[in-house]
Amino acid sequence: MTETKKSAPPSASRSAPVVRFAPSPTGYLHIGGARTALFNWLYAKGRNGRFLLRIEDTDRERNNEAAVAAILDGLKWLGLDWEGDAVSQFARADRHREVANELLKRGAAYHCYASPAEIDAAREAAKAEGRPQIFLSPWRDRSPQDVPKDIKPTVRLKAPRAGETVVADHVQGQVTFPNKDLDDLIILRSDGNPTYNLAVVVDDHDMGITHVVRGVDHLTNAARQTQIYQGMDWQVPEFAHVPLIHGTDGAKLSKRHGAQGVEDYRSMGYLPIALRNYLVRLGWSHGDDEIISPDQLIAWFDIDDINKSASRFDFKKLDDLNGHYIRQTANEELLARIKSMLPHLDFAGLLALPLDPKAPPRSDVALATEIKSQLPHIATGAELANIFAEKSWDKVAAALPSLKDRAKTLAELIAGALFIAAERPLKLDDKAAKLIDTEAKATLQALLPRLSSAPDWTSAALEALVKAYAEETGAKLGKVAQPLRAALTGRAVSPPVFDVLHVLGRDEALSRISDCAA
RNA sequence: GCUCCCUUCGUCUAUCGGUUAGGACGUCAGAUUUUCAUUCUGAAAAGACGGGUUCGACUCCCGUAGGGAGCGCCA
Repeated sequence: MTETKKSAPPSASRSAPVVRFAPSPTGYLHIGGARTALFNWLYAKGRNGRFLLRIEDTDRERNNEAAVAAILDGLKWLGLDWEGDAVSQFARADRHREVANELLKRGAAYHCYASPAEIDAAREAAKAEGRPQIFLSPWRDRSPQDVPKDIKPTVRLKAPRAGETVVADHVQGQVTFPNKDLDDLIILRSDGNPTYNLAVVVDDHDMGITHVVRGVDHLTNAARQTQIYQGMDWQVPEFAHVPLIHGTDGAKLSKRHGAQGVEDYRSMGYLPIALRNYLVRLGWSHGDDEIISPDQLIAWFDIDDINKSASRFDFKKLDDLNGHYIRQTANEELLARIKSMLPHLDFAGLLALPLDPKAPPRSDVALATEIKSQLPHIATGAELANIFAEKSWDKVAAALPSLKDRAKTLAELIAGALFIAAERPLKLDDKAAKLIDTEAKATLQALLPRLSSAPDWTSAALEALVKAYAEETGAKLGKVAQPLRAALTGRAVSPPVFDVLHVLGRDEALSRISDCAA
């Protein structure tokens, strides 16, 4: 039985697609998996379809509640909502066995009594001779009489030996596999449990999946699964095998490239909308469009437009997008996000992360480092949140307009707001300390009475006041502003000093200045 | 080793036989500026290589090189 489809991707049915994301519970949502989920979700959303979730948990050793929860969490955070409850593949083992028996009954599968040792030996021999390492079971055509009684058999699919199996793929095009290179895959283990490929086919069929969108690492599985569909006379779904995401060096994304789980991206302070925008542009594009709104994404996305080649993950571009979205986001929402993010930050833990020195720097780790130097007694985000609450969240809110222009991530935003949480007397860093020389002290001294009698404590009024002072004394504005900045924030770099003055409030600002003026 | 896939600026990409090969990030230079950013302007920067096909190839075909994925009673 040879399936040859000449036209590349099959003509899409007009009815709404049903797609699924089917991760195995590894303990976190991999960033590549997140993109796959996003592609599925966008495809369904744009076509009035359904996006389902299935957990491939047939490997009981790997499965646990927490691992599943981490994946659901990641999806929710990204804003990818699925329909109904996540299906547990493990729970459906009986149905998988039922289908295996049906295949047996139809003569599309058979019992194989070959031992693992026998199979290994055959593979070794094939390898030595340079042949494809496939195992051709001698039990394929034996009559039932001569079966050994004491051996528990596996069930193998009786795959076609001649011809070819074609995967008509929306991304990869028409990919042809000669059937002689595909062996009779085991669908039921000797202990009676279904294998992955069987389970996937049965589940996808039963769930009514019309489009299987997943990583290219499953491309050969698609051929094998096609043979199972054919054995059952089921309709083969449409396929889209998307390329993998690589690290900056072109190799498969791994630990040494840094963040792998979406939880890491949340911790660094990337916005879901920015991460989605970035991820979707990896392997897919819509002309020259870079910033694409969620609605446009849904309207424009199509699996037929996905590229075949793998792409490298680029934090610089993600940073740029995230910075853009931070600037677009309303201050109230940013504040809410900061508040909900802080309790999840463990600065001590971040500092202890075993990071590869060549991995791109993480803004959450940078924040932890900054806190260690400025507020050494603080170990967690919850403690930092308490301090912000003490000093008043209003100050943080007031600082946001000038802070958001300067941050690529929420972690950087928080780092920028640290001057609010600082305790007097401030610890100046080296560059700030250098700014406070004798001349600067005199300037601060001279400024103090003027500031304390300022009628209006607003950025604009304070700016006018300080500028007037600079003009009177003939000093360059920088000569006045820089010492002020150092005294107020302990740093040589900060948001505009007049905003800082305003945010801090008159009392705190004057106190910090006089701390340095002496 | 075998099977399959990929190859345009450093990176993500546009181009779907005829373009000064476009955009974005990054880089560099400049403008704005109290620092740093934001914003704006400009610059450098690409069709892996070799053969065909064609009046014409980044685009089609073949080969080479490089890269990736898959080859389990894992998923």
